[in-house]
Amino acid sequence: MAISRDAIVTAAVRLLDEGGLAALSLRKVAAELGVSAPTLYWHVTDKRALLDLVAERMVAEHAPPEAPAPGQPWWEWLAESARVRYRAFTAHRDAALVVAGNRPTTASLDQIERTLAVLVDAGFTPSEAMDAVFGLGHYVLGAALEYHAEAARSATPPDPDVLARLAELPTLHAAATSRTDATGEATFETGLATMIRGLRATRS
Amino acid sequence: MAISRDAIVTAAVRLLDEGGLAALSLRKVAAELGVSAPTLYWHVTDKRALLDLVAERMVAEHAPPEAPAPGQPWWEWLAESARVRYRAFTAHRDAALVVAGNRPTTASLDQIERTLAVLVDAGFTPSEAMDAVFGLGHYVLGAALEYHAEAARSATPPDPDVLARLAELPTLHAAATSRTDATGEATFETGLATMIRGLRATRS
DNA sequence: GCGTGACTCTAACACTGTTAGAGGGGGACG
DNA sequence: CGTCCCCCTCTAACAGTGTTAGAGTCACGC
Repeated sequence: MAISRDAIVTAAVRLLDEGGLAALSLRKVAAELGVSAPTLYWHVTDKRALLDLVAERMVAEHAPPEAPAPGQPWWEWLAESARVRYRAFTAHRDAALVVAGNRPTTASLDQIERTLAVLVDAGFTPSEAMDAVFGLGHYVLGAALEYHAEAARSATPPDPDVLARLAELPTLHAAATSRTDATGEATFETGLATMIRGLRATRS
Repeated sequence: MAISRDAIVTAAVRLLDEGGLAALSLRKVAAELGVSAPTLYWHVTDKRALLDLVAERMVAEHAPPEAPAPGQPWWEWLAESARVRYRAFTAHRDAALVVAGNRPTTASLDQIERTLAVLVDAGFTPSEAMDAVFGLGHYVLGAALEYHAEAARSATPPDPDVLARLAELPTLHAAATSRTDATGEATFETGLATMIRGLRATRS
């Protein structure tokens, strides 16, 4: 019974969810499929190539709307599209890391093209639109990366030195206690809002 | 002749510059110091701990100004401080990756406190200031990460499929040809500018 | 019947982080 | 002067990693 490349990718994603990028080894992927490790090399050229496929799969799972809804302003559509990408980057463990090292695929190029077209339609020059896409992309990537890093950090107990220092710093302490309920998603949203606000301000 | 922890860190940084994070192995660090690998474990508990030290060193090499110059508006100071951090993240190969996985040190807490104090002084609430710091931090991190990823990508020839598709997409093609001279630093600057603009707009 | 290709296997290599445990070597103390 | 102890380094080894070489199996087309 032949093993498909898709099956390898889904096994890799499952392993990624369980133990993160560090726990994703070819031997484990192979074991999950009841196959020996070198067999994978017949279906996939490299581990790097496998990670590329994993990234592509994870991004494809969350597709943003192709164009603004009728009457929807460009900035709302842009924000929604950033939200979807953020979701794609946080849905699976270490997803941001995997996608970050990835080379662009034709599919991702198509998506960029669609975004650029919408922005140019809204009055951006192509170069300005590119800057907007890059800027927003960097923000989303950084936020997602920090999301995963925070998740990994909270697995180990915090350094007592750091805790002690935190109590000594007044502004930081005030901020920390006044936002104990702040989820990662909420701070992502406010950051996204200021980014969008900046883009709109640039546009006028 | 005893080997110091600092010497280990500088050797690690040098190795990082040469071959990136993937080429940073304890055995190579040890070899660089004329010592066997397990010896390092007497000075450093872990590879993770060594990376923490490396991150601390790299961040400490670029210290932002502690407070705005007299008469300097808060947003200019904030932008300059983001620039310095971006420089720290891009000065050494894969620096952003190393710092991202890092746990906060007391030194980094102090720096955050200073930034928060300046912003609160400018009229932000502590929570708003925190949001600003996080938002800007995510942007800088993402931009630096993409900087390194791009550097790694350009080492291997681009996929011909992707090149072909790029020529087919009109807006993307127009943007790419109109900004052949755009450096990574320039796109970082324009993204930073829109982020700062957004923060100023929020503030009024 | 027979080959040919798709697919999988075992064996092995060079490497990784990490632990166990055995010294060497110099300063402190009797 | 001897001796003890602690800082620092060593060798040997383990389990696991990505990856290659090469042999083998099985089904399908001629």
